[in-house]
Amino acid sequence: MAQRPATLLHGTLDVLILKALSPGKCHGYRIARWIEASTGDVLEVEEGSLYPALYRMEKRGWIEAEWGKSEFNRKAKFYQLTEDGERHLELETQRWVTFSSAVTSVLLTA
Amino acid sequence: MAQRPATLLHGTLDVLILKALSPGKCHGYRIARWIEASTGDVLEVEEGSLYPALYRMEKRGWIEAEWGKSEFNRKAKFYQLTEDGERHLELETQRWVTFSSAVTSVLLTA
DNA sequence: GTCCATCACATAGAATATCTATGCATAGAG
DNA sequence: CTCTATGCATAGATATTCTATGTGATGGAC
Repeated sequence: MAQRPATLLHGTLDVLILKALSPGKCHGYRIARWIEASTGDVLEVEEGSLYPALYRMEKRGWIEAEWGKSEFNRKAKFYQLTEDGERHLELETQRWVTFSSAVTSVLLTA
Repeated sequence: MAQRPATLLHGTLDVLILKALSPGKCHGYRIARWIEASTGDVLEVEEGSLYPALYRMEKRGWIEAEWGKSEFNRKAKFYQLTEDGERHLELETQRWVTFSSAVTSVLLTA
């Protein structure tokens, strides 16, 4: 059996996308690669998870889209955070820290 | 708006149940209260999440059940870890640490 | 000039986990 | 006798993610 790059996003995809967008505009494909790279391939972002997540988030008003050209000269949809999105990023980051440290603490206590 | 006790289990319920059982036998209702208490009510375990999870895990051979009497003299189903369950607890704990620290690291990097 | 890998978006369908809501039953307190 | 806390159970809805597939363009290899 090959070593799977460990996907398992359970519920963190949205906040990771928001974080990927916090430095500025970025297109979908690149967001996915960024998440994978910046987690050292601990996470893998499937396209079937990515694009539905982007639509969801645009619908909720956290991000906005516009078409443009990628760094490889291809058509690409660039997303950026809205003000609501920035607030949501902060909120969800805080929630994650609270949640994950609670779980970690329970699991690592003898 | 009231402060919700923040449920959001995303995928950690199984490993938390296994951890709850690692000191020894325990019944469902008490497992849920233990998880809530030991996370300082950061997590809330709904019964509609708990019992299906217990069946799932029993079916997978991680835990075993037997009926008994609770500390309040009520009929209760006591669960305990199987050997597979113990192994799974270790594995999933490791996975959680890898996963959560990757996400935390990404989210908290400026 | 043709071929192929990579880039990039898109969506249908299935699987899974969780939540909401409800039901039932019993022990013990008052 | 009634009320609360304890305890198990399940139906149904919702949400997220995964698997699988399709489309097309670009740039480099040959």
